[in-house]
Amino acid sequence: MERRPRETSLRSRGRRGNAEARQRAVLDAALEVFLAKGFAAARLDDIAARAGVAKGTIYLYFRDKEHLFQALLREAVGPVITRVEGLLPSFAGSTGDLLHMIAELMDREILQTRRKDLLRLIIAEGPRFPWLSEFYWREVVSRGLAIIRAVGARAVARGEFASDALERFPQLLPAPMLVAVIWGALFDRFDKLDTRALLDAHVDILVRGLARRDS
Amino acid sequence: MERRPRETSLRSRGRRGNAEARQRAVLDAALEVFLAKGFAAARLDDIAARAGVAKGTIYLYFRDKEHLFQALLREAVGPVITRVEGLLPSFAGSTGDLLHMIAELMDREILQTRRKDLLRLIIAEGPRFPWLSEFYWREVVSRGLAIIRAVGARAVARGEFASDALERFPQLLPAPMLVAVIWGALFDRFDKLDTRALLDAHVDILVRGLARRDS
DNA sequence: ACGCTATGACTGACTGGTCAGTCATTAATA
DNA sequence: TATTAATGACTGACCAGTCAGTCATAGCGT
Repeated sequence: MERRPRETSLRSRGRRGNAEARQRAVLDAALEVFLAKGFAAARLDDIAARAGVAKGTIYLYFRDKEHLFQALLREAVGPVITRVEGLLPSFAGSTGDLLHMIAELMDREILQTRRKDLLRLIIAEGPRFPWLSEFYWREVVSRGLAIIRAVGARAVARGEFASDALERFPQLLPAPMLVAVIWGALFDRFDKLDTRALLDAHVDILVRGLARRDS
Repeated sequence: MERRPRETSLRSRGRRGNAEARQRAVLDAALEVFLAKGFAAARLDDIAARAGVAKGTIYLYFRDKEHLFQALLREAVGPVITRVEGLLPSFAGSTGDLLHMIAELMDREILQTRRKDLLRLIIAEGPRFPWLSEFYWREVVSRGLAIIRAVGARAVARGEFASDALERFPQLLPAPMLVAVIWGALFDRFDKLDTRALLDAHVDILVRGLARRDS
């Protein structure tokens, strides 16, 4: 019927040795499409089209839709938490400063990037795909909570906090970040939310609420 | 081929005058199936089977899948917030007691019921179904935030709170409830979470963090 | 009282459309 | 020419929504 364009960037050019570039293109395209549609509703035809590749090509590099999504998560999510883990031991300032730094990090590295959408996707699709929540628990959540517990213990040890509530409920620290993620996805068009200010207000309340009476 | 059972509770018995009972059966079945599968993945065939009704019958009572889900939400979600709105004006105690009461209510009426799953469903499906987030914003979120702002203003007026942070960021109060919802759906099998204790710990921190220095 | 017919609630096979994954074919490289 | 990456038409499964037909009941006429 019609001649397909034969010289598109990736298509059919430099056939050997481009395996890596093609895999990259597929992963990038998959990120876009999964974020826009969710895991279940994302269409592999769309991903292929956006990557400038035929659908069959995807199956040369990834077993199936699920493995493609896992590969995506692994490379997007792993590095961040590892960086944060490295940050903590060397920090010398007050717990208040430390928590504000973490809040700033949450805002800059998650809420202001595509990672917030990935986080939302995990929240949305996790319940129906147990491998997803299991992956996220292992790679991120358990490690994140350990960091927060360490911060709480450090604050108590330094005599800054009177309460061990942060060790018992480390979930309290990231709570407003989750609210911000959900807010951005559902209600931002009705009422804008200053996420950075929200996180800082929360940290202030936390520090003041957990602090010893004196000072 | 085979005789369908002719005397099942609803089917073919009391053909006239059972409209209400059938609608109830469909709504109950729809709740179960939507919670189990999510909005997009729920199958009307399943809902019909569970309601003991033919698929076509659903369309006698509801225009389509979307309107069925809306009807469900309306009856499950509306009454609660209305009840809470009625509670506030008559409350005479301290803000701490008021907030603990609200926390208890969140736990008992949402986290301990199916409503938590409905809330999760709205978080999960809202971004891809704007009518959903619009509905929830109008019926619940905007009204809930107004209540919280009123509580914050009352606390400042009574001289209990030094800060107006709760009025500026009312989202901070329900934040741990959302965490609990997400936790229950994704991570409970790895690490149980005492939601009631979490909410109480949060309220304590909030009250202490916002309070005036004296007392 | 009793049969008979009109009504409309209810049914479920069917349609049209969607999409993950396959595989016979094509064509670029060595 | 032989090898193998890449392609995309195709298959089989799925499902929302439709509609021609069924049948329990109401109520009319006798």
